[in-house]
Amino acid sequence: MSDRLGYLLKHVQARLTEEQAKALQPFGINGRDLAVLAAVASGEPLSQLEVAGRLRVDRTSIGDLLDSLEERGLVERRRSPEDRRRNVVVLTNTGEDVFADAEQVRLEVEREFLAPLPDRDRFREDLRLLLGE
Amino acid sequence: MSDRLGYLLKHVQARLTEEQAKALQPFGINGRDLAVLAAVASGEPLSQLEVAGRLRVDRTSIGDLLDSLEERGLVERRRSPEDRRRNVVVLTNTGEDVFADAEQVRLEVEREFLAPLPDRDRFREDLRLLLGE
DNA sequence: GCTGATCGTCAGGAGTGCTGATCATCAGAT
DNA sequence: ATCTGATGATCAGCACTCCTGACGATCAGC
Repeated sequence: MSDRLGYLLKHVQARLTEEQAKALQPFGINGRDLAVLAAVASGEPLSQLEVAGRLRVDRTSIGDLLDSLEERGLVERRRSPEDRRRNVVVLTNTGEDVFADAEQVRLEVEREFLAPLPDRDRFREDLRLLLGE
Repeated sequence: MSDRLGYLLKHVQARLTEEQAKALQPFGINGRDLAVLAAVASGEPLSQLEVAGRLRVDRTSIGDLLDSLEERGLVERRRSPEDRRRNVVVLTNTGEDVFADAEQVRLEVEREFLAPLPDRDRFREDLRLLLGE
């Protein structure tokens, strides 16, 4: 069974999700939330659609994700003055703090997760190659 | 963004699922169905719970999967004579044929999918290491 | 023959991802 | 100026997947 690519990828992904959720629990967020924070944190303020684009998630999904992050006071949505259709998303002060700390935890989780491999960077590079990015 | 392990794994897995679904469409099954067929096909007849165990899926999920495969005439469930609590799952003749053909398609899909990598076996082996199997 | 465990089924909830419709807003053409 | 088509965000709703808890049937051991 364990030579089927689908099986392997599915369960590896599931296990990582689980590890991340456990480790991020103190922050009240999960791995996906953290990815959203990271996208919002990087550089200039983005519209919701730009955030969705970076994460490769659906336009409606990002709305729900931001709802939940906004409820917890980690991000804020503001109408863009230049284009009043756009919601510019920024981190709150709390969001900045949570992001900085949680990101450290993520790095540690990934390190431990990849520990069984002889070459962790190579694995990551393989994944990038498969995505063509 | 593309250095986050969660992002990479999620989308690599999604892409494989998509490719498999496309390629298996002529057989009316998807990658998960095929994995069930493979588990059922391998060796002696298994109970539903044994099938679930091999695939690492929930006991209730395997029920639904088998329902759908049985409707399409690919598997049959029979009460085990030795233990009448158990449903022994076997392939029908049609199931055998579909499995044999679809399995070839799966191998070809995986080959193409992993084509961008310098060493495909190594990637698979990495995944196995991460699962500890 | 009882008791506790196991197998399969069912109802239902949670999470995720997407489609289509709608409203507000913008940009370009007239 | 105004009209038209496109865009950003939101909403309702559907589909898929996974899991929990309860249940009936059956088994094994006392």
